[in-house]
Amino acid sequence: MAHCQVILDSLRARGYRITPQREFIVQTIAHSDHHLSAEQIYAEMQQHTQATNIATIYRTMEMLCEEGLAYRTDLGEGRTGYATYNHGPHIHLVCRKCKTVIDADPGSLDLLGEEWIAKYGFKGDLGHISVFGLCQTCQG
Amino acid sequence: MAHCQVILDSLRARGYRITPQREFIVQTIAHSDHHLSAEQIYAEMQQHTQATNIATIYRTMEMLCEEGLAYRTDLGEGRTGYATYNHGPHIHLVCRKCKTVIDADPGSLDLLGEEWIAKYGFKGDLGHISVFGLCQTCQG
DNA sequence: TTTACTGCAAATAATTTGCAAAACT
DNA sequence: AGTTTTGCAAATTATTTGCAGTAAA
Repeated sequence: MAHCQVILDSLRARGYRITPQREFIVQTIAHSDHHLSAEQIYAEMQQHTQATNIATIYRTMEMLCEEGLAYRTDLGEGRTGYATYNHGPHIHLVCRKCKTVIDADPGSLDLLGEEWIAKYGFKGDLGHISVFGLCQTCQG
Repeated sequence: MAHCQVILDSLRARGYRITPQREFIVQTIAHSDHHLSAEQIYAEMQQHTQATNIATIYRTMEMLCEEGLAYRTDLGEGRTGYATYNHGPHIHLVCRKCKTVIDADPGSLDLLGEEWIAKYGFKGDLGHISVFGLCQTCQG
């Protein structure tokens, strides 16, 4: 079954109502291969229907995050990105100049994560960490 | 020489004027062992003088960051922390529940950093990364 | 029909900016 | 004196919320 259908069925099963708005939002983030901001989802939606409002995007994303069907990631400078849970674990390398986001392999991060648990009892969300810096083209 | 004096002299040498406001701000962050938000610096300052304004804090911190004498760190959810450069490299483990920040050892992060440079040409600011998660007390 | 969901507009919160007055050098 | 800084208030940006109307179920 398609990823977005799984999410929609999941919501239905939990007693949420499936509105055209929610359907569109879920499809949009489920089919995107990168994180989208509320504004981006809104813009995408406006191209297809005028029955939209940015408040609905925020409310829907909040709900999806609470249900564990999506997650929110802090891309720095107040920019927030959303993605569905199937967007697997990775590190966001965010260029502080051109804002490009590279999705990097988590690599040996797990080891560090284990260390934090052992040392501080801190359980980090290693699934979607953002690291700021400069991408190749902006290093000139 | 005291850390804050170094910064102040540095500024003077670069042609900046040393106002009481700037002096206080620099002292405050230089003497703090953790990151401070603009609001926190402002509150601290208000207890000592009424010649303050939060806009001045923002402008001063912006200037210090540009001069490389301080840095800004994103603590998530739109919260920004400031510290002076001598606040050495470390990872911020930010509890998403109680907002406590644990300063962790950078550990093996350098290796990951090298990997990003080799693989993507991305040069990360490894000095002050934030990782969100749950601290020991909030895991219950 | 019931009650969750949406749109709208107003409310927050954090940060930025224009401008005239104040104050370093 | 000359120019940088400050304070204040208004502007911005991202997000949240109250409320009445709309529409899933």
